[in-house]
Amino acid sequence: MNALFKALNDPTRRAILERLRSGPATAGAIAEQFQFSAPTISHHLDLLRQADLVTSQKQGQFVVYTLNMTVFDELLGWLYQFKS
Amino acid sequence: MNALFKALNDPTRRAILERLRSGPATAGAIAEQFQFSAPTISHHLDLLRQADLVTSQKQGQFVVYTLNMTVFDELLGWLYQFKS
DNA sequence: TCAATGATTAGGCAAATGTCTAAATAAAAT
DNA sequence: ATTTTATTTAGACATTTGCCTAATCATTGA
Repeated sequence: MNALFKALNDPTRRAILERLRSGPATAGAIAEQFQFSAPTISHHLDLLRQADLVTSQKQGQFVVYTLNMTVFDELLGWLYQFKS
Repeated sequence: MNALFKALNDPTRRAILERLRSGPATAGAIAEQFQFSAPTISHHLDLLRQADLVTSQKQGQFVVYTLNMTVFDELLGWLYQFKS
């Protein structure tokens, strides 16, 4: 829960999630969309993975990141207690 | 959106929201539940108010905080784009 | 009017965060 | 074999965060 909110508390990381909504992408392809250095994006991806918001698979020299939507259920559950 | 995620990214602030689920409370009553100083809780309440997650009304020398659930709709909307 | 109570503001400090460059690792291409 | 490409790791640095105590503001009560 902590890692989840922490991961979501950054506009770049949220933008990465939105990018992955249209399908998996390599670290490099993701980094291209932003003005930050590759190491910075790599770090953001690491935090997203720690929160289980994304998964990564190594494919040759590339690393492909995929959105993991199942974690959102946890967040929805937390929000649900405030409804009504 | 930024203020919202920022406000939620702290266990104490999330606990305050859960506390307010059972009804409005004064700053002092809220602070009693935690081991932090009154100024610290006051600061947390300020961040929650900046995110519009709570509202405050002054009643005499007390300040009553009330949960504002309408903001959660914004969050649900953001989450919804990831569903399916 | 003066003291007490509830709450916030101000200022300081250590830890966490987000960024960078340089260096390391690993796979692919020459 | 060596070089190039993709990515991560390491380390540094400025900013932000979360906490504290002391001081201030505002309302109530003696």
